[in-house]
Amino acid sequence: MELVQEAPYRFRIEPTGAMRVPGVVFASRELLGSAENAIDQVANVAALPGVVRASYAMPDIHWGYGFAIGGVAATDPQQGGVVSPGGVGFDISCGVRLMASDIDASDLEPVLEKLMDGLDPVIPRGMGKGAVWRLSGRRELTGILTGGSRYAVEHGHGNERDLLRCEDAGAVADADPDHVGERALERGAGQVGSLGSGNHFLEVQRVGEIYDRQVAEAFGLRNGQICVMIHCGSRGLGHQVCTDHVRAMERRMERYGIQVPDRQLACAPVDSAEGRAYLGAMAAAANYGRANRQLLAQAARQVFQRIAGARLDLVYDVSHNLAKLEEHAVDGERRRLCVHRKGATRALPPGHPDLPPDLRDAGQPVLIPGTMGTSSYVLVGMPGGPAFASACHGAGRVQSRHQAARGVDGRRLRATLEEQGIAVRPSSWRGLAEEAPEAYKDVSAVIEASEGAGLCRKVARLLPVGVVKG
DNA sequence: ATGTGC
Repeated sequence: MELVQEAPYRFRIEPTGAMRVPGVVFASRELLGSAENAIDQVANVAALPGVVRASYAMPDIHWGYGFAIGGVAATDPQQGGVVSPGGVGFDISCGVRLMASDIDASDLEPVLEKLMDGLDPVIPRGMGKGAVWRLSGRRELTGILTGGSRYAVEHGHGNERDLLRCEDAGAVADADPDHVGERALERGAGQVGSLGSGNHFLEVQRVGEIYDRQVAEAFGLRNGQICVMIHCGSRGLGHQVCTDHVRAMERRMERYGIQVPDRQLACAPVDSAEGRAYLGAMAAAANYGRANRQLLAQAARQVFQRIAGARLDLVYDVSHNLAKLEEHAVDGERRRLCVHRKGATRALPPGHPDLPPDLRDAGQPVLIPGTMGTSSYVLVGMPGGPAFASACHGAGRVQSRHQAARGVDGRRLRATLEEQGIAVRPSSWRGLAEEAPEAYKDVSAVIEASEGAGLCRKVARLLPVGVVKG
């Protein structure tokens, strides 16, 4: 695949074959080196019906199911535009929540081990079982699917201010639980309020550097402050929703006359029975993911209050796996588009009407989880963002899970991290090894490219203090 | 990511 550099952090794939628009990859040469198969996927996405302007990829691009992880693509429903579950990913509404405490790292230090021991049993994680919330029945699950974080808050898990700081005020509209299948409901019933596994975590962090004092202040962040970051998604429920709707779309594509270069790009017109069914089920799974983060946040708050006498205020909660109907200017014209972000974070610019009043001047917090040994970042959306108000979402893998598990010993990794003063509470040694920092790209290089490409701006760097690993 | 595999 030929990539032509057109700006310092911007590469272009000219449309060839079935491509309807060009591909645009925001990255440095170094970051591109490990993403060859994923670049082919960017070109494949450019062939989707109704795709607008370009098929984009963020600097943390790596290979994924159908779409690359780090992919952004918008389609126009009025021009036969499609929605594709592969453009959202299996972990629907996987995302990040950041809370800021009212204590500094030096205040926490004497009780850190106690705090970690307090979090350990109350943050359910690992494959399969365990959840903060035991549901009374299906009606409660339906409430979560339509109400998201709002439902959790209404039932005593959090406060009204939390909702102001959640994307979509805590719940995606137009969720349709009727299109969430029986199997998905069964899988979801016992996992409400759980981290899961893989790269999911709850981290105690310290603000290590401030890049933009004014915006950091608006976000409630200052140097030395203790924060909590939660990264998790919609567990087995979201996974099953994706599986079910990919199958349903595969069966109908021929009748819609849709051809795609890769079977994994199964899709349906946004304005079709299958498209609407998926979007309704996806929104329901997204709300499950948001309630999940709300419940875990509340569990962490109780431990922080009890052991450190500290309060945790929500900075923001945002998804990086979602498709949304949004208005964007295309060639000077406002159009309603279906924006797929898969491993890409929405990054609204200052002044955007969807921001809460106290963040409107600053812009949307963009939360980027790094890896255990390195750092995470808080960014902010930029005016005139080049990719439908999107930015990167993490470091991006360079080693497969298998590779990492072969090359890293989990116990030794924990010892190394503890030597660096990072407390670790893993759920499995293999899982920990798979998430070793060396399995990922350098998150700082990803951030530098994201900023250099004009996708976002740096606000603060967060350093790990304690890791509760899924 | 995922009761890690048709």
